[in-house]
Amino acid sequence: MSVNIKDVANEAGVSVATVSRVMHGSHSISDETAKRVQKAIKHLAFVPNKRAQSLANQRSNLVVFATTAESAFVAPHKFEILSGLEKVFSRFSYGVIFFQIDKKDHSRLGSLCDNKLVDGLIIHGVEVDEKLENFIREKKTPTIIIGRPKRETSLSWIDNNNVVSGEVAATCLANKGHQRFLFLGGREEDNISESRLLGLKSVLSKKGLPFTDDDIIRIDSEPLKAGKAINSLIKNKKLRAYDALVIANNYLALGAVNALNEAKIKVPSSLSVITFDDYPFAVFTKPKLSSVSVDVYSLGLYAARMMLNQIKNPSIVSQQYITIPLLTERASSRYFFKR
Amino acid sequence: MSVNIKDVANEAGVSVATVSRVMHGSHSISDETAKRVQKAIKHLAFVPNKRAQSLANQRSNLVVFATTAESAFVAPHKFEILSGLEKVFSRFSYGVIFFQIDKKDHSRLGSLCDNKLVDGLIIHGVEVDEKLENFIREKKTPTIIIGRPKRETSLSWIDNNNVVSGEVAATCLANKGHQRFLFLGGREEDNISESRLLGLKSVLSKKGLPFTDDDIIRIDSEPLKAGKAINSLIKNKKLRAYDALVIANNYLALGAVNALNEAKIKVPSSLSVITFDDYPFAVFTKPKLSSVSVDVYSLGLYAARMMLNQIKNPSIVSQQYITIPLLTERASSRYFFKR
DNA sequence: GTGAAAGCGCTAACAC
DNA sequence: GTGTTAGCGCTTTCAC
Repeated sequence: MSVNIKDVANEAGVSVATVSRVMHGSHSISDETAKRVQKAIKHLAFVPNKRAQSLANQRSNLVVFATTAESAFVAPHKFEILSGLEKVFSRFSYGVIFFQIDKKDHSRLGSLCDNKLVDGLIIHGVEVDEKLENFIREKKTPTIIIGRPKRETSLSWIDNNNVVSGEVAATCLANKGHQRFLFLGGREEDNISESRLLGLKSVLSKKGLPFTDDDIIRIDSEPLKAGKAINSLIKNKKLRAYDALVIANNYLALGAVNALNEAKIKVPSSLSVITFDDYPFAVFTKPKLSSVSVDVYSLGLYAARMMLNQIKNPSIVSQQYITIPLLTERASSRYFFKR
Repeated sequence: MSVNIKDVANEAGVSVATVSRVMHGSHSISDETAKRVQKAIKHLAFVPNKRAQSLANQRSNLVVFATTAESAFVAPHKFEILSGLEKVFSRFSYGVIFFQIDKKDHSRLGSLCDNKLVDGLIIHGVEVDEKLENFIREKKTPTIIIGRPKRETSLSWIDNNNVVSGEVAATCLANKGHQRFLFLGGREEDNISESRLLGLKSVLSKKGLPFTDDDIIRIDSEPLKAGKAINSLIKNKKLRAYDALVIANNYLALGAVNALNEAKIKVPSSLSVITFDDYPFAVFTKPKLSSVSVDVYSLGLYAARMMLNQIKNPSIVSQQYITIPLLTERASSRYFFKR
């Protein structure tokens, strides 16, 4: 059996309460006893038992990051968030449990809250419907949603400001004289894609540039589908109407640019392309992809601090956008159109 | 305060011991009381408190996955492992804590083992030196290393058989008549790269094909460095000696193929290329990359089962390779050289 | 088949 | 400033 607080108390000739006090830096301890206890702790290599602390404290110093099960090859951003979370939480002696849930079925979340395992719940990638919201509120476990929920909610959430990102992308191309924009994005339930679209729309409308629902293509978020979509536009001779292509994410852009190359459509001289997220491969497409990147790692950092706050003060509700999007211009958007 | 075992006992008119027994399906309980207790549990929506269970049981049903801090964009495989781990552990009611450590400084691991927070330790990406090995053995916390350590060790480990992967890649090209192989890989401390090289060597030597240390290029594992390496080979007119290029991983291949394209060297007709890992972008290079892929997600699944075993029986030491590598032939290696 | 009670190792209220 | 002790909520031994 390993050494416990009682052993330390014996060794130092004090009570367990005193040891506990020293451990937590209480002021009402004489320097002399404190030193004696410290010495005993060091001598016996005593480390307080977290399990016992959890029970006595009524908190575990554990939070859970619950997200949908997707491959890291396809959705690296969620693991960037996780890394950001861990970075902060570890500094505050919190552990982060990684937990995969079903997109639809959040029942597994229940046990996490009910059994007092964790002090907080960080949810990502799950649709926040009324059921989930009620569920969360009922549990009263501090909870933060990463990614702004579609519906109005009084839950705490944090998100990158994808609308602003969309604006940045649109502005970049509009300022170069591009006039006819095409948007290639995910399905309507893809919040991120839709937000970026919103930003695009707002800029175009402000600048008086034409843009209707016909200029939007929504597909499943896979590179190959993007390629197909582009090909069919080419076949229908619809693509030639555009001089700017805004693509909702890097993977879609990969497929789209690939298709454009195969069809010998010159980027950017015939069509400028801009996208989002800046994956490492953005430098290896032909031409290199311009993109508006958002720092998801930082999103994790912020979310962690939010959670720490909420654990301290459970009544806090915080809803905020963070991060300044960063525009990285590469070859795919370098072209200037003259009016 | 939430409902506890005592409340259930009261409601059912039995003792807490009986409730506990029912919860764990003890046989020495009359059907009638069992039913009454079940009903009370359901009625009060009782869920046992994990913190208390941890303390009483002397185990937390928590394991930790400790790995080096790298971006998910660059090293998605480690998060695939994590996902695999979680998949299995969650089925057995274990939580997986994600924990980032320094490549060199494993001191943070200490607290994890000493404080009885976790039941097991899964380590990945850290060099297992004598210090770490002693440390682990001293802690007596069940531990598994993912990725075979360089030095001989009596610790449990599990790894993909990268030597076999290397053999598969080499065999593929050798069977097509390629004779002069060039290997582009990571630095010598990159175990994975070295193992794949080993496999390559063994096949070439068996087939009587020439291969010396001069045919090996070791660089930092970054796409841009790979491009530079290729460029300098071209400048020195050394590249033309080869008809086959084996590249230790997908990212290096990305940079290398990019450089080959820019230099107008035809792949595969002038030089066949094969690589490993099969990231999603492998389909979008020009030409598409042939690769030998290894299923890291499964590595996680197996590792989890190993750990579960080791928790049950701590004296087990298991060291094993898993996974059959899968060869995906794409355009970059389609060429046949005639003897 | 069931209950009483002694832990598990720590915290914190209360007493001195 | 320090000690005593009653929890925290569960498991498990031992008695009946």
